[in-house]
Amino acid sequence: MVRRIPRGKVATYGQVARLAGVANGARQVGYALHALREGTTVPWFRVLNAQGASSLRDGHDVTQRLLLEREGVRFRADGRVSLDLHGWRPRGRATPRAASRRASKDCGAS
DNA sequence: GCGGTGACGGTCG
DNA sequence: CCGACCGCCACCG
Repeated sequence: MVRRIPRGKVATYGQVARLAGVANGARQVGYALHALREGTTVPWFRVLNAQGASSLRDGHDVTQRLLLEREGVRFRADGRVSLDLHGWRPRGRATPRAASRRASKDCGAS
């Protein structure tokens, strides 16, 4: 599921769990991502908690922020991401503006 | 097998 | 809008 998150978008642990068919599996998603090896191709950094913040510690949250900013995700002054703005919507439910923005980014920007 | 723990989250105050 | 409180469930000692 995490691999399906488009560049420039973020999903929450709970969202990934539900999309994977697990109703209350947010913590398990975190556990699974925690078990990833260093050279993984899974875009783990696109997963944030429900508050739009990184759940990592010991400075690893900075790495996550860097990777996200690298693909255009903007962090607010409080260090959190607006899910309204960057949250991934598999069903494409969004404002016209968000839709056009997504179209341009998903289409190969980098 | 048991209890503590966590890259979480919905509810309440 | 925050913090505190549970509920959740796979791991681990």
